[in-house]
Amino acid sequence: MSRASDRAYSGIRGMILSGELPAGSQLGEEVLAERCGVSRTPVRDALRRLESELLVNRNEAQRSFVADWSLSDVADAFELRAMLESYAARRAAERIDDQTLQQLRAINHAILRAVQAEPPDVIGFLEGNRDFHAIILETAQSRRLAGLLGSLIEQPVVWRTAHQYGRDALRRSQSEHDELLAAFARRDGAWAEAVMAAHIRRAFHFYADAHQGLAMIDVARQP
Amino acid sequence: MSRASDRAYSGIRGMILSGELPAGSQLGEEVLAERCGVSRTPVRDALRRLESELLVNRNEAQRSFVADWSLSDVADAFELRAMLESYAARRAAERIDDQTLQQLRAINHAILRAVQAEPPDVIGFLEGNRDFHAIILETAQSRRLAGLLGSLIEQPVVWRTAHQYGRDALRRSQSEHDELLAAFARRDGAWAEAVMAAHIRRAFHFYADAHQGLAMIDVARQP
DNA sequence: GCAGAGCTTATTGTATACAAACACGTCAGG
DNA sequence: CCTGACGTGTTTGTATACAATAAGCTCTGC
Repeated sequence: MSRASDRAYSGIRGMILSGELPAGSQLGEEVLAERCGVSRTPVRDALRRLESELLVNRNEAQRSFVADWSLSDVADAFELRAMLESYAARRAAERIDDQTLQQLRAINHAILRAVQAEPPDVIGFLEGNRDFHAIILETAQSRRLAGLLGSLIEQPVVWRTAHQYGRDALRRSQSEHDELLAAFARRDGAWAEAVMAAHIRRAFHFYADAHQGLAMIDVARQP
Repeated sequence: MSRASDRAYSGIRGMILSGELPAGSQLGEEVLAERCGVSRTPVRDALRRLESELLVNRNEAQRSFVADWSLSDVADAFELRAMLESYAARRAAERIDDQTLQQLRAINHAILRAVQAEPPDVIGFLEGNRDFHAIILETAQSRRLAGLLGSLIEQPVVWRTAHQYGRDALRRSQSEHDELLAAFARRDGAWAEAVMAAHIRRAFHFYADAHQGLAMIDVARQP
């Protein structure tokens, strides 16, 4: 996309995902424009995009804020994601070709290496994970489905909490990918669907457990 | 929302839904601005919104066009809608209060009157139908779910094809709402979910049949 | 001391001018 | 006649100025 508009989008998005802009803080167009080195016009564009991805909320007076996610919001998103992404897995299993299957195997192998590193390479894990799911979504061949899921995958809180996951949790996730690959290899849509549903739901409980720990740390930090 | 931006949005949206702007036609910002009586800025805003609702496509050069929906696109949207809206029905059944239930009954009674009118009042049917589903979605109490479904419900082709439906088809739809109400009255989430899934899938086949007829008419009209 | 009206200021919405990118048509060369 | 490069015109992107609106504050009256 266009340069300035893109810089604004990825700039703001990065600030939100990294936590530099904390949840609930107001997003003034002027301030953001200055920080991104562009004018307000592309910033407004970016805010609209981020709003459609639910990373940004607007109040009745059209002022923008960083969305804050309650645990029930996150649970909601995971529930929907489980439903849609398991549907994607079913479609992918029915459409996948051998080359794509090999590609997924390679990615999951890379994830395994990240998990087994000392200490575990969480960034590498997350990136591999993202690619793995992205390829499945692409293989499902439904533009609409891709659009819907797009707004569900990026969850700042979840992303940041990932660093709390232990090696076992990461390993579990990786081995569930293996089972998914087995279902793909057999072109068994129902199997893939079931495995993916379990995979996402487990991921939610990983998050919920780790988040509880984080929340307690946050509380302890209060002055 | 703001006045000019809103006028542009509903103006363009209306032109698309009514077929005034046929599928595939280019949407020049300047032209639309003039037709809506606003400047390009709110038009750009509106186009972005419509793009996120998939009523508008943009090519690689950032030019906007009215989205054209193949039958398989529509099938795709219905499939996703069936999944999400039956989930909404389940949640609604588990959360609905007596007052809302009464409200839904009243709406469905109005739909019945529209169906029984001579000739059948298709506009009234569609409006009642929209309200009925909107209230269920609201009762489901999931902002995310509402957001996802928002982009699936408005399908220009489907809307326009509705006038091809016969009285039997409309009546069938209305009586399925009755069954949904029965499930709501019992707070039976699973029942509501199943009825809704069947309801949406039947609606798709109504559309597909009527559309086939329409498509043939269109072909016959070609010079 | 509290409530509310009115002013002040901050923030967003809109219009417009200009810059950049792209599509299309034209013309020259083979 | 075909091909490709170039220039022109159209379309979108960006910046900026100004208008409208909402929030916050003060000051007044009770």
